[in-house]
Amino acid sequence: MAIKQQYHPDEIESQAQAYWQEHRSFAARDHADHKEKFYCLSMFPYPSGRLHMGHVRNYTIGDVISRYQRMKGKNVLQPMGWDAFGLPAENAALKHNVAPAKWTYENIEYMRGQLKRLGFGYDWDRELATCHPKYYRWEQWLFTRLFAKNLVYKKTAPVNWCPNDMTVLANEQVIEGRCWRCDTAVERKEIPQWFMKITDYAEELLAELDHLPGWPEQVKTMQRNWIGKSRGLEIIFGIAGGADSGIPGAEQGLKVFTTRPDTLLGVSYVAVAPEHPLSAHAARNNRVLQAFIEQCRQGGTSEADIETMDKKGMDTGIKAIHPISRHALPVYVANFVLMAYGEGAVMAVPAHDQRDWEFARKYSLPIKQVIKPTTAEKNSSAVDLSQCAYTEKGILFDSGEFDGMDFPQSFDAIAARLAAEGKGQVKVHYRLRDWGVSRQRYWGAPIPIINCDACGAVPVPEAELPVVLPEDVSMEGVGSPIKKMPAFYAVNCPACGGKAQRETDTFDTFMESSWYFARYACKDNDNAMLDGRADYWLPVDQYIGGIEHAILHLLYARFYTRLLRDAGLLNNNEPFTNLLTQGMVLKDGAKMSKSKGNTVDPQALIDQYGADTVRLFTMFAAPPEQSLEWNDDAVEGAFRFLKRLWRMVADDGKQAVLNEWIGQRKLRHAPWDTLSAELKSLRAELHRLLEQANRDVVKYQFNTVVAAAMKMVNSLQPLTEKLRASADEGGQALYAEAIDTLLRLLSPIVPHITHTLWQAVGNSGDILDAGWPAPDANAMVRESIELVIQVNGKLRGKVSVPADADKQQIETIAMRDDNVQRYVEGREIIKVVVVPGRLLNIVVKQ
RNA sequence: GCCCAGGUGGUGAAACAGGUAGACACAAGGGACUUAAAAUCCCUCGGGAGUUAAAUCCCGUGCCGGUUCGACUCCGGCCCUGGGCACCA
Repeated sequence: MAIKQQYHPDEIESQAQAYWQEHRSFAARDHADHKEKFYCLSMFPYPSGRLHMGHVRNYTIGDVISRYQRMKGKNVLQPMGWDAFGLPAENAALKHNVAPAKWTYENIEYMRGQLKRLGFGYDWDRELATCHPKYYRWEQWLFTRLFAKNLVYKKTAPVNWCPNDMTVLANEQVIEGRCWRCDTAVERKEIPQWFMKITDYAEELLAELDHLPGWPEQVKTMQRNWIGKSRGLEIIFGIAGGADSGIPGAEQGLKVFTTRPDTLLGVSYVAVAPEHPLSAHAARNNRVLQAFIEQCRQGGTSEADIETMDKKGMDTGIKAIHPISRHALPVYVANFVLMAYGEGAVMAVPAHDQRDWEFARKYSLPIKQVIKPTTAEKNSSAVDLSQCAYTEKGILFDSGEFDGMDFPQSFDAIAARLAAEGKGQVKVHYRLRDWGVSRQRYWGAPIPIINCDACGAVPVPEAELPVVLPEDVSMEGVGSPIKKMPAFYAVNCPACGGKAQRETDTFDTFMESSWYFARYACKDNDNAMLDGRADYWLPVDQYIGGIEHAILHLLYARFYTRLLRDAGLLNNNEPFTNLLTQGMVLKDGAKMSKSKGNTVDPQALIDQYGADTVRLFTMFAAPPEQSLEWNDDAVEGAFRFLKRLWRMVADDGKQAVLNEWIGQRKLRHAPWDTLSAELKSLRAELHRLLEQANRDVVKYQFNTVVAAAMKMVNSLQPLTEKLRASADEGGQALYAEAIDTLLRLLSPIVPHITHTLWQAVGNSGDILDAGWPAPDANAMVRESIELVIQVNGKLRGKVSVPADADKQQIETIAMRDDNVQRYVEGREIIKVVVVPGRLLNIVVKQ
């Protein structure tokens, strides 16, 4: 097949794409037993309108891996879909007066076109969009199953509330404690919401991290810390006056959890959340306290907000009774204690906790030291409680019977005494909280529950699923339209038949992204959520996505996989065997995002240079895991390289030679043994570069794979020029071999140009099926090697030695070097270190 | 505030298991070809000293210290930047 002299990416790219479509090149076969399966998945995009550079990078990495694995002989599945529910659609709807569904579907259309234009090898038959009822019906169905298994429940939890707009705000919509639309101060408001019991799986989710060798250590560490397992004591403080005090729950006392029971005798007050029943009770006849509690509701719900705000508190007047000393301690309401986390109450030890120390200083509460350094560290760390708390674990004193004990001893002794008196017990605590899945928003999957005054929360019966979200709505104002649609919410109770209300909250969009990877295997099944094909394809062999998903999405997906397993739908524990967390695409030092206004539109680059150039540049600019600082200029260099590659095949003379050696299979009988010394050394160099490329490609370090290919092209330059005029058989064979290697090596990264050139050199088959190139060990045999000579670790010379030279020979040759002599002469040689194949270090007395 | 990363020339980066720091590119400068431009090809390119030119030497991987024959790499402390913090996805 003759090709044009000039490289025209738009032409050859659309031809290659048409070829793939016609040949259904990327249709994955279920249960293809003769091959090992390889499920390669990139995190699906939110259809925001247009692809951004982060998408291009993510999907290029995934496509390169998919094509590489395919060339290695695997049965590869690489699907694509749309994480289609979410907040931006509602914002766009308000801004442009268009229904979220219409906006979303149009975005999907456009972005699908962009993905196709980039030549990604997806099995488009498996495409799914999470906003389609055929998808979310199964999520609703599973939720009703989990309801029956008691794995979901309803409780009140705080949301960000804008009292002006009368609406719930996402954390993102709270800017410095204020509503992003109207600038009103945001309040925390407790409302009933649905939760999934992820804490039931906390231990398994934590323990199994130890069996995920294919995950980055960094991500596993973050998940471990997020789950936050700690062993401590649950301690019950009494309430002064007991049952007679009239204080609600006074008989049961005040429960707190601590990981530092050794500091128990240093407790100087107890703090409770503003929403705690004790706070409300104390405020009944106390206007000032009421006002304070009111004030505590200001601000957003995010942990970052709460942890960085001014710590404030107020005495309730209620006294707590210390479980051991029996002293009466003040109970404070404190804004940093949250009802939703743990018991809504904490014991405070100012001497040994920095936050408590600051609070105690502010409100003049006693700071009582009960821990001192062990004798070993006494001198090094003097305790000065006027400066800060002493937070190390040490030896107890002023703690009565526990004096002199260290941390483990005192932990056990205090636990035993409290347990004996019914005032405490050892407890394992997880930082992980149950997953709140209710959203007071429109564009999400409806929660399949009907609320009946008589029967309570009743799941929608299976026969009535899915609960379809009305799509033809107009977004007027900020509230969810379905909350104003009786046609949607006015229903009869499935249990008693009486009048009831459908739940109008929708699911958190993390629900959809927690199982989509399984549904790709069987998205056409309308009778079951998953089938045997999911067991064939799962777990995902390689998952690729942004590091920003290291905790939430990846943890929820791991949780959901276990829910599916325990529902008998899946035979897997873990969803993703290997995880590649791609770095951010940055511009001017910050993450590219619409809100920061620093995005680069990839479409303009694709239009100008073609998909291969954009793909090549993205892979060359940085290794996948590293963040990538965007630079428009450098794209030109990638384009230049592809033009160079094209010219290496394109002119008639070369094409004829290449067709002879590759197309007519003459390479099998190439005269490698009779190559000139010069060509032999060139061939050795090319094979060493291929060896390096192979070492890097298994690590998915594609930037140096590209660099190796560029070095090959550079090394071939003299031969490229020679071939035009004349070259001997050896030169022709070597050139043909190099082109054959280069095309295969680059094929995953720049699939279009390599597809075209592969055919142009006379191959009848598809480069996708051509196999992966391996270096020829015979080509790389060396007779001599270059060694670096150091004196006292500093480079002083380079020598060439026979490849089989021993230490003594190398030393002798090294000593002959004039410069080395200058540094060694007249000095005593202490030792000589030889690193085989690399260097010789002569250590001399200074 | 807490958890996790990262910091190497003008720029993106490379350095295999602790062993030649800056491969491969971009930008810049110079040259060849051309009537000209584009394209292409060649040369220079961390800082300083030295020299006609070179050889060669010193400094240099955020900062301070340590381990080692030898540290971008390992250890301790600090500074700065980025990601996440449960309702952006």
